[in-house]
Amino acid sequence: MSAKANDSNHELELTQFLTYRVVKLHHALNAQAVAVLDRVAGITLAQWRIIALIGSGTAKTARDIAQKSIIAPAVISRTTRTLEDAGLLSTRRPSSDRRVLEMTLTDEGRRIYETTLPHMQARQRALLKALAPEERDVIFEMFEKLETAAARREFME
Amino acid sequence: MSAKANDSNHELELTQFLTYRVVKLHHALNAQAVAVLDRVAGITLAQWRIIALIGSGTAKTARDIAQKSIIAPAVISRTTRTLEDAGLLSTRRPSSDRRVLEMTLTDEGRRIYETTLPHMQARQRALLKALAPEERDVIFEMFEKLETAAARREFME
DNA sequence: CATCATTGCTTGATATGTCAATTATTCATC
DNA sequence: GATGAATAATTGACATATCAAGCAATGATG
Repeated sequence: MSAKANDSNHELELTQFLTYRVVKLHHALNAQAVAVLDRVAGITLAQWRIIALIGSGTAKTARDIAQKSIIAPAVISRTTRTLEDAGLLSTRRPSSDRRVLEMTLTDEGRRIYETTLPHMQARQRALLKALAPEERDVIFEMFEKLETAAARREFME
Repeated sequence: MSAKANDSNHELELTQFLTYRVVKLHHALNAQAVAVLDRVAGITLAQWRIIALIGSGTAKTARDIAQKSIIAPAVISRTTRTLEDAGLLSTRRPSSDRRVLEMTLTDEGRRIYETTLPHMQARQRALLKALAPEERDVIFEMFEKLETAAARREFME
C-alpha cells in the first residue's frame, strides 16, 4: 500500500494517450465542419455526408452509403427522410429490386451540393496544408495502421 | 449543365478525406477500448476516464477532470454519480471551497483501477507499436497541427 | 413452386452527448 | 459587510447515436 499508483503517472499523461488525442482531434474537426456547413448551407454534418455521397455519384442507394461510409443504417434512413422533407433529395424504389432506396438530388439539393463542395474542399486543403509534405505523405498510412491495430482485442500475452 | 459534378470525384474520394479517416479511427479506437474495459472491468469508457484521472492523481475534483479532459461537465456529473452508486468512488465537498466536488477512489474503485490500467497501457503500447519509430515521433505533433488548423473557420479567400 | 435464409431498409427503445438554465458558493468592489 | 459577478456543479430538455427487432422483397434450395 505504500507505493502510490502515481508512479505510473507519466505513462498516463493524457496528452500522450493516442485515443485521447484522436478524440480531441475528432471533436475539433467536427466542430469546424459543423460551423462551415451551417454557415454556407444551413445543413448538418450528417446531411452533408449524404448529399456529398449522392451528389458526387459515389453512392446511388442507401446501401451504397452504408457500405462506403461509417454512417449507421438507422441514421441514413432518418437523415434521408429529413432531406426528402426539406426538398433536397428525391427517392424511388427501382423495379429491379424494390427493397433498395435509390436517391437523387433535387435541383435545390444539387445547388446546395455545388455551393458547399468548394468550401469543404478548401477546408480539406487548408487542413492538409497545416502538415509538412512528408507528413501528408504518411498520415493516411498511419491511420490505416492504427485502425488495423485497433481491431485487436488482446494485448497482454 | 453538361459537366457532371463527378469531375471532382477524385477529390471527394472518401478514403482521402481527413475528417472521414479521423472519424473512422476514432470509432475503431473507441470500440476497442469499450471491449477491453467491458471484459476486464465491466465498466464503460466514460467511467474509466474518470477512474483513471482520479486514480492516477491527475485530477482530484470534477473541475480538474473538466479542464484536463474533454469530458463535458454534465457527463462528469452524471458518471460520477453512477460510480458513487456503484461504490467505486467517494466524494466530499472540501470546507475550503464547498462548491468543489472532491473525489477519491474507494478500495473497490482502486482495485478496478489497478487491474485495468495494465491492460490499457498494454493497449496503448500495442497501438504505438503498429507505427514505425519515425511515425511515433511525429504523430502527436501532427495531431497538434491539425487541431490548430481545425480551429480556423475561413478557407476561401 | 414452397420454404427458409438473406438482404435492404425502417422503426422503437434506449443510451449518450450537448446546451441552456439553475443553484450554491465564493470572489471582488464599493 | 452588502451587492453583483464569477465559478463549480447539477439538472432538464433536447438532439444525436446505437441496438435490436421487425417488415418487405429477393434469392437459394430442395
